Parts: sequence; structure tokens; C-alpha cells
Amino acid sequence: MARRPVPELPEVEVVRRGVDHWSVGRVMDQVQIRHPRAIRRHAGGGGDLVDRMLGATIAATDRRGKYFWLVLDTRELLVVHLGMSGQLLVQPAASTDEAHLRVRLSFADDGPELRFVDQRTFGGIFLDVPEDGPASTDGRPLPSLISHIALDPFDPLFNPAAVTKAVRRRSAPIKAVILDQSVVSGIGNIYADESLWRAKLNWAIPADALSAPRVRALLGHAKDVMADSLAAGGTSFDSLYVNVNGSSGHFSRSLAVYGQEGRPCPRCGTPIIRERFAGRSSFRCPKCQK
DNA sequence: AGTATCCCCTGAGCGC
DNA sequence: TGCGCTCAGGGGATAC
Repeated sequence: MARRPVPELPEVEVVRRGVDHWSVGRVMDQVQIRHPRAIRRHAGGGGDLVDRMLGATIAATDRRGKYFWLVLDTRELLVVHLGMSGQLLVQPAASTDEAHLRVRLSFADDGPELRFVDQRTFGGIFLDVPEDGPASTDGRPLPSLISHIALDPFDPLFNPAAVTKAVRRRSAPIKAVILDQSVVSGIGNIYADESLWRAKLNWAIPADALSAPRVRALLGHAKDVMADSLAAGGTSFDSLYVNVNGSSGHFSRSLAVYGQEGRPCPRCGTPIIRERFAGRSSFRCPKCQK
């Protein structure tokens, strides 16, 4: 089985759409917690989580960056982060449990379950209340625990000029800044490298050494590269993932630099190099991104 | 307050 | 065959 890349914004959005399609309007009548680590961010613990979810109807879904959530008719929000290896699967109630099933949500209609499956348990779900006050965007409820997460480039309220300013106030390497979810959300290691390649920028350049137009262009590339992935249906799910129409999702990836060490740069043919940065791999073209 | 570092976790891949 | 090491990395916590 091919390794699934870590879910970033496009993959999370694909999951949100699938979950929205399958679960809005349905009433939860069973919640089974199979691994405590999956709900570690729920303040009240497992019993409280179950008590508050039972009988609730899923009214809507929303997303910011790599977090998404189900809006319940109780006004509470069931927040999901897929972490490194998480999936939220839509599965027939009778189907065999996955090896890494962490939480099962069953519905009163006995239709398909939502299953939170996560091999490495970096992901999780928790119930939260909407943040009060002006930080809520456009009247859309925002979970209080993720109020520190910045708008992502697809949010109608995303302001490229303001984010450009915020980026240019930082002295850290540009890659660290666009990975910082409190500056701009949704970008992970893969799309950071792809965006920097499109913008012809070296990841190590201090953010405050870049002109505003360069930063603005980089943010545009980040949105473009994620939009391309979204159009292709996301890139993170292998044949185990059952998506919106019940068919398996398997998406071909066309990445210019990420994971392409030694292969020719699609722009100039120079072999792509891999470097270590903050304990992670970074890929770049040594000629295009000096 | 911004920045750097550590830690959480499991399974694949690889050298010996 | 098996053992131990490295790697994958989001993001919260912590120290400076």
C-alpha cells in the first residue's frame, strides 16, 4: 500500500465535503470511544463527550485550515483534526472494524457510520463551544479552542494584503512562517515546498527580507497549488478511503519538488535536492530557488 | 511576543 | 530471521 501523505487543507476539505454530504440532518445515537488518545483534547473526558453528543443532530459543517467541525443543533461543535494519519470514514454499520478505529459515531437511522481511524494518533476529535464575540467570522461559529488559527487562503474574509504584512513582520525563515498556522492556515510541509518552488524562493530566506510583492505572490501560489489538488480530489487517500459517492478515492499526484529528490526540476531540469529544516525534509531546486 | 526545541505515535524500510 | 535505527511530521507545550 502506498504511503498516504499527511492531510493538508485540500485533503481536509475533501473529507469535510464527504462528511457533510453523508451526515448533515442525521441524529447521532451511539458514540464509541476505542482509544482515549483520540479525545485527549476534549476537556470533560469520554463520558462527557458521549453524553453531550447523544441525540444531537448534525446541522452543518465548516472548516478552517486543517481543522473541520460538525455544527450540532445543540450549538456545540464537534471538531476534527486528522493529524498525521487520520481519516474520517463513511462506512456501513455492518462492515468490519478497521485496525486503527479510534471513535465510532452511529446514527439513529442505522445508516452508515462515521469512523475516526488514525494509525498514529496525532489526530483527534473534541466537542467545543463557539467562541463569543468579534473573532467569529461572518456569523459562522468558530470553535473556541482554535481561535488562534488564522484564516486560510480560501476563506472569503482572507485578506492577502494583511497577511503579507504579518508575514513580513517575522524574521524566521519564510517556510517556517507560512507553516505557522497562526499566520496563515492550511499549509503543511508538502504545499509549503510546492508553493516556494512556484514562487522561486529558497525556504531559508528570512521573511522580513522579502518584498511585499514577493510575499503576496507566494501566498497566491499557495492558494493555487492547493486549489489544483482540491480540483483533483485531494491527494491523501488511498483505496481504503470511501469518499462521497462510495467509490474508492485514489488520486494521482503531480508534485514538482516534494519527495522528488534527484529527479529533474520540471522548470529547468536541475536535480531536486533534499535538505533538513527543523527536523523535517525540505525539497527545492538548487537553480530556481537559490 | 517571537523563536527554537522537544515530544507525542506507529509502521515501513534498511543495514548489519 | 531479527534487531535497532531512521524517517514520516502537525501542533501543543515549554524554555529562552
